[in-house]
Amino acid sequence: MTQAFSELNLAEPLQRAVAEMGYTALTPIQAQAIPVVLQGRDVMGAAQTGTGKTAAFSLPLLQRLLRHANTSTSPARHPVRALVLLPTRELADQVAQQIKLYAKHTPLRSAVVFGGMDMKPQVEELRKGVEILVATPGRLLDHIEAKTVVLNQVEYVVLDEADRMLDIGFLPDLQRILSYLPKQRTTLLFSATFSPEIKRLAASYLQDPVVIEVARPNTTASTVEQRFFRVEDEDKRTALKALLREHGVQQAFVFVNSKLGCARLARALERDGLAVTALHGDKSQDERLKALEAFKQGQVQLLVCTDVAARGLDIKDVPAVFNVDIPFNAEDYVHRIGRTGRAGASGLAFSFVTGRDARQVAEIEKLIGRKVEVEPLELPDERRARPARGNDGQRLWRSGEAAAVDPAHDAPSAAARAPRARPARAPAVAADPLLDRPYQPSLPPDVKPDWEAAAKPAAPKGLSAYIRPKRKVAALLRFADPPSAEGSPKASA
DNA sequence: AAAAAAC
Repeated sequence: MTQAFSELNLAEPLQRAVAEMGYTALTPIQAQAIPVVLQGRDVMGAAQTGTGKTAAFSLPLLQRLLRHANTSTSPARHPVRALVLLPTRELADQVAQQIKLYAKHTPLRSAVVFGGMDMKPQVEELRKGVEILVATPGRLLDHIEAKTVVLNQVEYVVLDEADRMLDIGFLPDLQRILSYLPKQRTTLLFSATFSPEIKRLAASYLQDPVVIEVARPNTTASTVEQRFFRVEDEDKRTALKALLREHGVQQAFVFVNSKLGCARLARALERDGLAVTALHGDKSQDERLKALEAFKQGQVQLLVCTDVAARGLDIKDVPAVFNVDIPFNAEDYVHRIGRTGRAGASGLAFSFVTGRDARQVAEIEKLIGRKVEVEPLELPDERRARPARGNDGQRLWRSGEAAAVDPAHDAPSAAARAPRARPARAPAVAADPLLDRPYQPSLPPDVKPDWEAAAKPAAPKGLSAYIRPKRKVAALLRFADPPSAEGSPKASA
């Protein structure tokens, strides 16, 4: 039985905002989490992607804050009382916008801070006083150190995409931030994926938490059709275009594993005449926000992206996700394909599997609890149309192919030898600093790569695999031996 | 193996 927002006894300004946004029925995670957050309990919440986790924590949070809301205009009367942390800038932006809408009719103020943007406007907004601060970790630490924000009155902390926030790359920053907060506080963790190790770690940050799991965690929406195709690297772009055509895909997220690969694929597709934009961490923040906006507005068909776009981004009606590269972590697979099939819609999730990907596919199978069948893919014969690539994207024709184009002549015809006019529809592509830079050999010319060392078996998986920079060690020690862990440490055994 | 997050 689905419950309605109107049954929640939310304050009138919140009810009104929700109604204006057109929400009526509660999703399962909302129905379960909202009452618990309203009680002020700590929560660890796991629910499938695209089921409204943001509303599940924001609405009850705002309701709690409203109990002592201050209508005075004095900044001192508006300390930061709730902190929402996210792993990417775009996600922080999105969640902040959503919270602003929910809080629209209340006196509560919110702000968002993330990197890649001017400090000044952020400082200005913080100075006026905000109850709810949405942030990415790095920039928040900047503000803390610049003393442009004070967090000693924080009552609520939300870690959205919590498993990512607790992973090794974020943990040191996260712990430093948490060290500035009052010990007495409510902590809320939400994600679609929680590995057992992260779950244990997460528990050490929570006090007597209520654990909410709607459906089995780590699962994908049943409305998303997942297929895996055997495709070798050199055929990936052809395969992508063929599948787009075959399934009449209007719009899609196209995920790759590296920033360079992202820039390259985007440019190649652009040269093929497709409406494409790229989103990755080496772009300026301005470019990142513009790329996302163009995709949202439907001005481009494809968003070629790295895992910066894997989590949380809520864009309505994107019918397909392509994993041109299989993600390194099975968790990221679940998040990536969660960009489609949102709010009960249907979606396609197509992944390209090369010979190297067997292990990753096995891990995905294990995580989603389903056998994966890798299908062969019939590729259109594009040999005649596929030019060899010159060093600056110039189209050159292999002599064999040129002959095939013009079989009446023994030698390539004058037309085949002449430089081809670029087809009218192929747009001039913008310069990309990631691609258009002087060639830099990765090793000095006199240094030979040490293949033997490179081929040595990987270090056994465990904490040691993660320990690199010294500054992370302190954080890792806590990771290894969380304060609330039961039982005695192994060392004493 | 990569990406993300601060200048």
